[in-house]
Amino acid sequence: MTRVLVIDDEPQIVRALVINLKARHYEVDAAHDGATALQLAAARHPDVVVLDLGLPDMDGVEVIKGLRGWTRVPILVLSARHSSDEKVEALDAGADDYVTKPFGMDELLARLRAAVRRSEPVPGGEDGVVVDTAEFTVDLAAKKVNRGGRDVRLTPTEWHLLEVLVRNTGRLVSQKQLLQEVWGPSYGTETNYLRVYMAQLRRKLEADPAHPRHFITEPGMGYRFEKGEGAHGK
Amino acid sequence: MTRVLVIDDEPQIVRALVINLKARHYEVDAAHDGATALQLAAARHPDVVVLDLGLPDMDGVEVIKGLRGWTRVPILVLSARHSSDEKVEALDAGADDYVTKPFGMDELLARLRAAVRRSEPVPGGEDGVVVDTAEFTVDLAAKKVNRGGRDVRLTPTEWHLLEVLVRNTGRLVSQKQLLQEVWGPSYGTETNYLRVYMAQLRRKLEADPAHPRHFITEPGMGYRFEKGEGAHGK
DNA sequence: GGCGGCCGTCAGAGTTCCGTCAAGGACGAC
DNA sequence: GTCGTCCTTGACGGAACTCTGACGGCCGCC
Repeated sequence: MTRVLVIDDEPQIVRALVINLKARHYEVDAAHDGATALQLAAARHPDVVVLDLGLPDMDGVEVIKGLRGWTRVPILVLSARHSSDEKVEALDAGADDYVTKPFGMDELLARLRAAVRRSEPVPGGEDGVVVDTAEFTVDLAAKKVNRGGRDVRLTPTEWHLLEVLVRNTGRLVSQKQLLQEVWGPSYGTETNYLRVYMAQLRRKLEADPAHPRHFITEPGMGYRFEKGEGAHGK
Repeated sequence: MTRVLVIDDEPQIVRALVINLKARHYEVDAAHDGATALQLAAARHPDVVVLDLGLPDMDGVEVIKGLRGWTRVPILVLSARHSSDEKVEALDAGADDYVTKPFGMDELLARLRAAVRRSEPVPGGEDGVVVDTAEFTVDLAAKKVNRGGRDVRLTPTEWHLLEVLVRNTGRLVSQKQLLQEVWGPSYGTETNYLRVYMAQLRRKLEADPAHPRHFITEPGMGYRFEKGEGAHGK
């Protein structure tokens, strides 16, 4: 299901959007200020963001920049301002689309569909959402990990961490990036969290947690998920 | 250079767009009807398409579908129609954005930039980040070095140093520049650091560390990374 | 030939970083 | 209220990394 984050300080607009989106089977989160929005975005990882520029606590463009610091999620800007400069500024800050109020709900939904559609992976494309290793199998779509024919129970944080690592299979992921993607953009130095949760993952998934073969530590830099032995290319 | 395909049957609009785009260093192709447009798109593979819905030979939505049959190139629709239905139809057919005439050139260009931006691969992604030599392979994105099918483990400082050298392949990098980039701006004379870490890199990566072929010392000046013998271009 | 500058090598000391364990607190289910 | 799950936090031993000094080789210059 597609998850939408709605950010607006006007309750009636939020309500209208929420009703319309839910009727079309979107999952909706709502925030009424920028700080909450950034927090929610980090926690919920929406598939698309609808952002009103006129927020009480911070400039809308700052919200865009805050999001763009760590995610490429589509951002659809709402604004009462018709000025060309405003639009240019928001779009160049990283917004994907700009709709002026008052807006037609049909049009907004169509633009939302367009934004979601193009951020989807190419149909029938690339590597599947299932990653196999010698010891366990990760199904990113089903959010399931199977080991020895038995499903492994992971806590939300454990899963999140695993997901980020698996999506970057083979690549080094810096501790800062991991912290920001899993715990939110305001984190970055709490490496003890990583140590604890990496240990949990290893305990649950590695054959020999003391000598991990899949969750590799790169001291001073970060962690890396490796599928298996042979470095047979992709 | 970014290539734009402009499709419109009104000469003055085409001219205005072409002038503005070329002034901003876009490469521009233009078509006055749908058939030519589809042909040009196939031949030139533009990075973004600007499409007027009112064409003489075919419906604009058909053009969108024709393009979407084989490409995900961003399509920015221009139209004189303000009707919500028109917008929804075009967007759902596969358009990425919809701008109503008359439009502000600044806004159009900003939307164009946004469309191009999000279709770009993630910065620092894909090609250009893998450097091959006879003995080893450096993947700058994954922060990985492979030698003889086996991953080589590098410490953070070793990586940093290697990275600076590889990003300047073939060029001489002064000792001061290396020290400042790796150890920070307040360094510049501690050449002993360089000697130690350069030795580590050679030991880990060179076939014969005593006679380096890739990490070349330029006495009194700095160091240079070379890919290999044969000066076969990239 | 002696000397000094520059570089490569090596090994040890000091520091940072990581894995592990365990306890405390927040939160929701019952 | 009570329980269980999960997240956070602190402490500690050990591993990994960085820094440092010493030594020797090479080369050009006096």
